[in-house]
Amino acid sequence: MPDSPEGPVFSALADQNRRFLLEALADRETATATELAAELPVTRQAVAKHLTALSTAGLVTARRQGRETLYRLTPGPLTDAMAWMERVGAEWDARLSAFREHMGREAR
Amino acid sequence: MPDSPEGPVFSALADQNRRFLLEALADRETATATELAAELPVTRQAVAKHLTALSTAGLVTARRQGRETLYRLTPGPLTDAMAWMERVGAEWDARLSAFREHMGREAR
DNA sequence: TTAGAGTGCAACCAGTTAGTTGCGTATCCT
DNA sequence: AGGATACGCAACTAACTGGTTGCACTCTAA
Repeated sequence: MPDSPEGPVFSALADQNRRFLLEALADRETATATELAAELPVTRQAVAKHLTALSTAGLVTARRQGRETLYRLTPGPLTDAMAWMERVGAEWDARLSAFREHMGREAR
Repeated sequence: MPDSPEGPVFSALADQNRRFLLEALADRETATATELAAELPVTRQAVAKHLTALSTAGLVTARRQGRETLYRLTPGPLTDAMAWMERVGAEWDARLSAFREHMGREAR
């Protein structure tokens, strides 16, 4: 039973500020920590920490260019996390439809 | 911009034990806290707390029957959370394909 | 060359969280 | 009735988390 890799992704998505950062990066191609911090009520360092967390989860990549570091979205892990949810939901659906069939009527 | 309701769902999914509980409930139709605790290296009370968290996130419903409480999966909120991820991923994809077109060649 | 902009690192703080133990209560079964 | 089973609540602990401030370093531009 390998520890599932989508844990960090869900942890990253659990924070509202981090979700905001992802949305901001989705529009913007690239952005720096100070740029993003201007749109949030927290300090630049807090944003930098969040970006590190997102990077650890694989949702973002950082590239240093001159004196600024550019962050870019990497939505790949989102797909993996969605796959997990879809799997659980599908198993439940299969089990549910079997139950409905067994009951012979709609259960909802 | 109302605070997004998928936050609690992602928080709930962030914990490996809670993900395990969801998977177990996906196979099993219903289960009790003590049943589920037998398959995890933590106490019954810890599992009960996790189930409360899942219930708060709307992923599980509890129904007391006699001396035991049965927990059942409610995968609805999963769909909402997936919708959020899909939206961010899609925005990024749109932005990326525009970028590729602007570059005139494959960017990956 | 020097001022300023942008970053990273470290220490620290307060609140949350995952886990435990202990205990009281309700229900089932003989 | 009375033991066993399943539960909920409360207190407590250790670790993690989101946030801050302070400071040193690097790059850019006048």
